[in-house]
Amino acid sequence: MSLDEWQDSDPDQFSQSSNDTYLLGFVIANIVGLQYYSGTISGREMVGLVRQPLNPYDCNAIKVVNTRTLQVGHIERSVASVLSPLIDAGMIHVEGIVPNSRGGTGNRYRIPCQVHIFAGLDLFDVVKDEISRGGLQLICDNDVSFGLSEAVVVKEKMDVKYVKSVDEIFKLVDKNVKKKAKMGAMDPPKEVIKSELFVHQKEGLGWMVNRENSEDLPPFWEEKNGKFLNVLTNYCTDIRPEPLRGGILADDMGLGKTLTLLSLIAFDKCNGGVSCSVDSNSLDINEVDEVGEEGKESCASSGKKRKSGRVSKRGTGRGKKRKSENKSIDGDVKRKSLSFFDKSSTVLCKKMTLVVCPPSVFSTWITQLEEHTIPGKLKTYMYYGDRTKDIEELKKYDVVLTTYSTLATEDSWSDSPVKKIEWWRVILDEAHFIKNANAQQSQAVTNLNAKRRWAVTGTPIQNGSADLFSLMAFLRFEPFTIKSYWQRLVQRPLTQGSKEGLSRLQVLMSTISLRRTKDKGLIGLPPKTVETCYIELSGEERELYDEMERMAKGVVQEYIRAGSLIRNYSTVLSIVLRLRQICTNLALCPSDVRSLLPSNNIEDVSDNPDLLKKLVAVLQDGEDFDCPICISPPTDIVITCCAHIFCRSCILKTIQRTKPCCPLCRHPLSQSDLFSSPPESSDSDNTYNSSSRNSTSSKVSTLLKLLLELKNQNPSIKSVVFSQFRKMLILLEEPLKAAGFKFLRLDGSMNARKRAEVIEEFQIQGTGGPTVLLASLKASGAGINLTAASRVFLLEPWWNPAVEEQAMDRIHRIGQKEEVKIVRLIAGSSIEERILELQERKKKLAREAFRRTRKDQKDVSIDDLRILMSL
DNA sequence: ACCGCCGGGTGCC
DNA sequence: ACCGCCGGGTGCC
Repeated sequence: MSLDEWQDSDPDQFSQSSNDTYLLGFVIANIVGLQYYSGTISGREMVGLVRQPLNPYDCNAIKVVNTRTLQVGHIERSVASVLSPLIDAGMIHVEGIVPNSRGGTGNRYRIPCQVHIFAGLDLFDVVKDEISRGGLQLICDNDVSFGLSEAVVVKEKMDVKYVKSVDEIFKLVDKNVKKKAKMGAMDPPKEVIKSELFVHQKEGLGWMVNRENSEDLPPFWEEKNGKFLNVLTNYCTDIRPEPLRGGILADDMGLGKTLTLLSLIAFDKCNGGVSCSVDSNSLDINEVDEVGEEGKESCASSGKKRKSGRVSKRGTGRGKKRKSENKSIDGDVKRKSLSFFDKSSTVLCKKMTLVVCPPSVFSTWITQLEEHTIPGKLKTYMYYGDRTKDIEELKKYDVVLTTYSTLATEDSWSDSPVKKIEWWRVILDEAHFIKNANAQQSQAVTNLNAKRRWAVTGTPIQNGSADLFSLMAFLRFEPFTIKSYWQRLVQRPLTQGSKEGLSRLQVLMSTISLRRTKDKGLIGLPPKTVETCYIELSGEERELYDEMERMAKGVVQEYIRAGSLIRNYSTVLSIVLRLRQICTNLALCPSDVRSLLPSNNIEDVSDNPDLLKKLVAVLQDGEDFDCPICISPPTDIVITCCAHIFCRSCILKTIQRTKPCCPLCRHPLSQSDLFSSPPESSDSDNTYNSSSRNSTSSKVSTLLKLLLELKNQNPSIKSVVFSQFRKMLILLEEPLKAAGFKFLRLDGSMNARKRAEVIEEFQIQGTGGPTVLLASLKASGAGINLTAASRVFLLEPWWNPAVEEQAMDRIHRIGQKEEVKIVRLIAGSSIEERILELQERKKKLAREAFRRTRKDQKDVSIDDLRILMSL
């Protein structure tokens, strides 16, 4: 199958989470070199252990950092040399705890530290060996079997007892929303934003403005007698932690997040204060800079920041005094900002916002800008990695739009302007694109230099809490920017089902995120109905389908029996794909449908001219040639490297034996020694060509019937037809044209410009306007607005129900005036019906988001396939 | 003395 | 670092 089909069919199919790991024990190691670093440890405290493979003195170096991500020292060389190879091999991960800070034997230069070692159960023994071979003493439970059984118990607990739902995580949040947001509803500045906001958008705006300007301590910090304590790590400091200026905007899709964000940005354009009208262009850039500097124990980057002296009073020596000033920062800042009001004359630096989004959302930003802002007020630049753009030129703009992949590519450039600019604000749109799995993109956005950081996503914990780490890192939410802190304090408690994990996540999300759901009638959308229309396959379709399904079942069953399902996943998925294609339209399948069946791994003989010649010779010679195994005319001919010919299924069975060899000449055989006959040469087999030429199908005719009924009813009503197969959309054009429809097509092959054009044209009302939009879901990603339509036809059920939801949301969203009717076309008694079943299960799983460990995913996959194949 | 011993310089990775 | 380690200075009793 093509890559496109592949991605269309299920985006999340291959995401893998890491194996579960358990505490093996710990070793004692000194943290050395304390005298060289500013990071401190004040009591019993967790520390972060960070590998430094590029350390010039020792490639095994492990850096030790405290809760504030400040370096404390290093793990002593002798221990690091044993642990680092294991860490780098992915066999273990380590976490540090300093048990008693400097009581007892401690001194100014080194502190003993417990290094807790975690590994998969299967690696316990080998890791233990390596550690003792390295001369380290591992402290752990002596009884291995006890350790194991305990681990199992923990796992069961997680599976059964403490599974919590996404909604539960946000329960607390909801309460806070009512309290906080209601009280802080704000209007955007009229001189920039011309649209009226919905109430919930005003509240969202108020919340965001408040978060950007709040001086509150970040979650989990407490002030005690002028000192600041992190209650999770027990880190204590005199220096006030910086407030977290930003957070996660997690409103449901379709609540108008982009407009809310534009409103937030709009404030930067009018006056310095958010709600005040004093005319000073950008006063609080200084205010925040100073806090930022002083809030940090180190300010390594300050030297690099804006070379030009005009920018601020930075670098004038103030930084040196910071420690003594900490207590009064609050008051200090206020006084300072007042003084800046007075000298409102100096334009220091423009407040620039960088918006990072997937390419599909680009057009949303552009259209929303056009729709809601007064022309010319927010100057916007689309940045695709233009090396020739220098900083000064970019600074002419208020908003720079770019994509995740642009950033990831540029992360290696030292002179990338986006990296050099000190952004006033960075917004990650569709922030769930940032996952642990995509280290490069996560790293790139995390490295961005910005005062205010926002992650925007409708599905904040879609992939379980594991991916939240990437967001925490991006938000620079200390100490969670260090993975082991996150692991230890949130992720592991959560997966192991402790209440602490859940409550921490709740506290976290309630403070830094805002989520409203659409179902609460926030925006008074007209109702949406979903109905399912079952379609009976034609005789020919049914015949082929049943045959394919029978064969597919056999294959999958065999894989399951042999325990090789996961290994052959791609083969299985391509089979499943073919079945789905038959349900929609035979023409989607290659003419030689069945050659795809039993094994993808058999190479096409076309690439092997010698064997091809022999095969052709045999086929031409013997009219009555039989497969030597089943002694019948062969089906699905396969030729071996020793040039003997069999049925595909016969020879596959044969080579599954212990010592596979050719039944005729005893030549040893493996699957790579088999070659299938090329589609053209096996034309005896091509009974489906007739149907392939026919571009219509049972489903297509049903769709046409429904569209025509609709047209008779109301000729101006617009429909969107979604399919995951681009070819299907193209195949629909002919019959639609014949039936007199004016239609448009939107698919993944179009660039952003073209897509925007199509969407715009679709809006055209009146008799000449198009009434049908053929859309591939991939091209209709989040953000695209198709509210001109009020009917939706889903040609196939989507593997993942969230994707279907998203499709419907393109139509059922703000701006929709009509009742929305959605029709799903489902081929009866087919894999499609079972996909619906699967969707129900997935929805249930999504509600229990944190249940998804690797093991579960695997099981679900096998279960999925059992359901799909009704096995 | 191709040693032992002394005492100063020095100190993460 | 009230340590260990290194390397230079030194050398009977």
